[in-house]
Amino acid sequence: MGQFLGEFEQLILLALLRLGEDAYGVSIRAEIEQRTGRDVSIGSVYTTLERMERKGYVRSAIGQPTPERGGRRKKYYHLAAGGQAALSHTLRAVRSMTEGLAPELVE
Amino acid sequence: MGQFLGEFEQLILLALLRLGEDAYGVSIRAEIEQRTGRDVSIGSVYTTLERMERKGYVRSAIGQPTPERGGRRKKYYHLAAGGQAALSHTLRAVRSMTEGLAPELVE
DNA sequence: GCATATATCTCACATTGTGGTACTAATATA
DNA sequence: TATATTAGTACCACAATGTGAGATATATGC
Repeated sequence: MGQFLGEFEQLILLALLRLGEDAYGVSIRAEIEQRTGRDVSIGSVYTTLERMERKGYVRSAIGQPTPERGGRRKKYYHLAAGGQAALSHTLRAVRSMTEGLAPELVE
Repeated sequence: MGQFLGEFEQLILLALLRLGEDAYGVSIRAEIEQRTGRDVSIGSVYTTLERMERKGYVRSAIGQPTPERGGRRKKYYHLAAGGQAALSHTLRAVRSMTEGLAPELVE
């Protein structure tokens, strides 16, 4: 369709917003798992991030090594303008379909 | 993943709730187009309804012919218990990821 | 019967979602 | 130096969802 996000894409972009400067694969996954109870495979996260980067929805930057017992460098992600727009459109669409419905149906 | 709905599936189930007794392919499509501005091909609607019926999310019943200049019988759909549950889970997941974020990011 | 209106069905292809496995790059310890 | 350990990312095949074009069906009006 262009312009509208899939369900998992939404969760990832929302995680970026929540995490701010600290958004990278592992923290994104943890944020979604903690807040939604859904269990998320780390592979899906990277795949989806990579696809959204190609579409211009997110941008990434490799971080510096941190002194916490080694490990590969983090790849930090942040929301790009196109991603913010797509997110807004998508949230608005669902919200407009929800408006006026009885709360017990929609909570 | 099971238990969580795709984006378009959500819109269709919400349309069922909005339309009540009058939910059938054409009216579902119209409701989504009018409220979201998104344009929806009628084929997607039927395909998605049929898949959700197989999963037990919706049920259908063939209507009687109506006297409005002919036409094929309508197939009315309504939300089943499993669909209501999946819808709630999905909406809740997005809502929990949205909570506390600045409104301008999330509206 | 034939025309026309309303509606559904089918199907191939595109996009998104998923999770297992492999790989890479850092520090620690010796 | 090298080996172990930890943290993190990349890859990839397959499944589920999304999409749209075109075909088909069933009603009424004449």
